[in-house]
Amino acid sequence: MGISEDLKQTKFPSEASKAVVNAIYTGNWIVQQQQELLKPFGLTVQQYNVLRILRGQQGTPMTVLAITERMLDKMSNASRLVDKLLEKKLVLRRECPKDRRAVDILILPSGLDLLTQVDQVQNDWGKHFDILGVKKLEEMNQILDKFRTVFSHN
Amino acid sequence: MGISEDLKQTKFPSEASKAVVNAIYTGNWIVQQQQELLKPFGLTVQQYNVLRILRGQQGTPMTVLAITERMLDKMSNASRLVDKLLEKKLVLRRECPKDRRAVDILILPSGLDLLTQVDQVQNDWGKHFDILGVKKLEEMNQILDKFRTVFSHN
DNA sequence: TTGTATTTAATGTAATTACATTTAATTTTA
DNA sequence: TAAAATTAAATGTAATTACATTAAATACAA
Repeated sequence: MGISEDLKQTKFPSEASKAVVNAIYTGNWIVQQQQELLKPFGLTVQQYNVLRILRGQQGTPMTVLAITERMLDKMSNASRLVDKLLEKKLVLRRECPKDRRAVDILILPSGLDLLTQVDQVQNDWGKHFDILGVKKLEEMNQILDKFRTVFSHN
Repeated sequence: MGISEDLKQTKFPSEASKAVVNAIYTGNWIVQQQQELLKPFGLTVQQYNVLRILRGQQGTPMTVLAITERMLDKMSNASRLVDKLLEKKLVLRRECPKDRRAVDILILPSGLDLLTQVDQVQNDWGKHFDILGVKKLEEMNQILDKFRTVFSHN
């Protein structure tokens, strides 16, 4: 049952409307898988994403605002996400010396360790997609990128 | 700035990992647009989806379970979504005669009317995707469908 | 039939999200 | 400089979501 079969069966009014549903469904599908992967590590998908963003900084601190700008899902209140990561002692929060309104966030070694563990599981999971072939995946990335440009052509 | 630029710039460890982020991002991107579209109608994306599912039944009642099975985002508690639609008097809830555990839900004329209004706005919005061409959209649908089959090949 | 298991929906709840407001610091401008 | 505007983060809150439990009806098995 369910939508995955619907996507095949149901006649959509247009190919575009199917693509819209398909994109939403595929995004949800991945997020749900990620949730399952991350559960044993006590991380939500959003917390995981913030940790990865911080790791990407290679030790350079990042303000909460900078984190917000790079989050997949904006409205998730980076401030409170960082709270959760602080509780778990995965990050450090300290006043930004350049601007006392801002707060610098740094990933701690414990955070990097946790990410390393998660990476292992993520890589195994990600390997499933290899059978699609790099070419197909490149094609997918191109199409999705293109798909989102549609509203830029005002 | 945000992730959309990151998708272009950041070097992902693999094309697959980019595709994963890209799919999540694209799904979120659409949902956010839908949220904006639906706001003037006082509907959330989930409520809208339930209404459309009910409309698809063409007058045949649907149990809450049947609705759940067809929702894009499962865990959203169809029972409570239906509550909200009831409050707005867009649907009817009644005991299922065949099975008194179940509850039949029917879309009301007011619900159909509202959907008709939303359709107008949705169609205008969807037209943006036409410039991609049917061929490109078919390709996208094929690739997304394929993408999700990956885990079926155990 | 009677007791057990299963199914369906509703409910309780803790956490998260969406959105508005507040507080404090900085920047602008008069 | 002083007042006003803007910016960064935190906080308040209502709604939603995730997840577990409950209650009622049905199916199944002894």
